[in-house]
Amino acid sequence: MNSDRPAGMDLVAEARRNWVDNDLGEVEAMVAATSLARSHQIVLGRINSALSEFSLTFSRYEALALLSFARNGSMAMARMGERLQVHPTSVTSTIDRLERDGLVARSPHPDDRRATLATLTKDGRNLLNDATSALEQIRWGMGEVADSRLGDLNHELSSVRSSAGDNVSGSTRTNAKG
Amino acid sequence: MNSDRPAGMDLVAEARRNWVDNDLGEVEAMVAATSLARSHQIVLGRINSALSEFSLTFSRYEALALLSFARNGSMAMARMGERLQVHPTSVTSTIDRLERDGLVARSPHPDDRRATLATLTKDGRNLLNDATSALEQIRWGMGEVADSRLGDLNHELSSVRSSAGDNVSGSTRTNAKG
DNA sequence: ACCGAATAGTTGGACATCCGACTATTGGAT
DNA sequence: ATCCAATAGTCGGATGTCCAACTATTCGGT
Repeated sequence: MNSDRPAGMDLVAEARRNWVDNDLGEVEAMVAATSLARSHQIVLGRINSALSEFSLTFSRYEALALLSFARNGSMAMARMGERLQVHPTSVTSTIDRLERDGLVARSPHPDDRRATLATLTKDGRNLLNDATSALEQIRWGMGEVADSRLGDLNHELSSVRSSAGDNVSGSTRTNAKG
Repeated sequence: MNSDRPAGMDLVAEARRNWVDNDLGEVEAMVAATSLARSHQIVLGRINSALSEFSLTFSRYEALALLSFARNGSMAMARMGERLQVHPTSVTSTIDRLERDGLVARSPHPDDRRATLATLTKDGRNLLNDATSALEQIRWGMGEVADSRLGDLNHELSSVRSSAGDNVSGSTRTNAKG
């Protein structure tokens, strides 16, 4: 709702100006955080717009995609939380809605009676495929930014992720620069 | 809750692998969107952790900061929504909580009886200053990423923002590269 | 002056996400 | 064999965000 379209002015530049004028520190970091948040808002907004046609959100899409890569299209919910990096209660909530819509089915884990398996249904897999095509068409919300540019972006973002302990493997960038 | 700490493996590299293995398109864009989302999650998580000590969230912090830069520390709510790029109902919700905590006060707009002014209270300004110091100390969640590196990151992010119509002015980068 | 369009703010509903707490089950240590 | 810590999933509560719809007010054109 707030993703695309004019901002009248550069919100990030405005933030920088305010910060500098008030003699506040860590300006570059503040600008980076602000710019990151705004970029995320833009991209996520575009993605969710494209997914609304399928009555999906990015969260639910991610869950479907994760299951689609698992053997038999099923996975224990706890593992999903680890992979998606979300709280267990978020997995419960997401699976609740996916199950309600017939895209995923719950079943008891055969070897661990504490665990629950979430399994992709045929409908779920079909919808996932259609949704994936839609996301490819909008280039995952990255607008007209060229692939070569995205390589640089990924490279810079990896420095943020690795600073948080994420095991960042080579970014397979197209054009080198560092 | 999901921000920092190990991911066991590189979630983004894992996504790339799955995509390539399944012959899906727009891999670079998918990776960029995934990496952007994860980076945002990390940085926002750190920021909110730092702000929890003040019973603040980043949303509320942003609202306080915005007001602090306005004349008299007050602004019409609709304008806040424009600046923060959020839906009017989000402003209502945010101001509700800030008012509940005595950090902001509502008052009728003197020239427009439709509008409501949100004004920073003395407590609000004091808390904002303390919270800002805390954010500076954690470098706004940017971890150990050097300022020079942040300049590059800002540059790449600006290409995403400008693709969405944001008026991106010169990023005042420290070290050039394009 | 009047009327319809636009604007400001709120309320209700849906989602996503976190945290704390709780139940059930598993597993390691004694 | 027993007991306590760890793990899996859920529920209730809080927050943030969006959308649709509604009321009140302002504004532009006739």
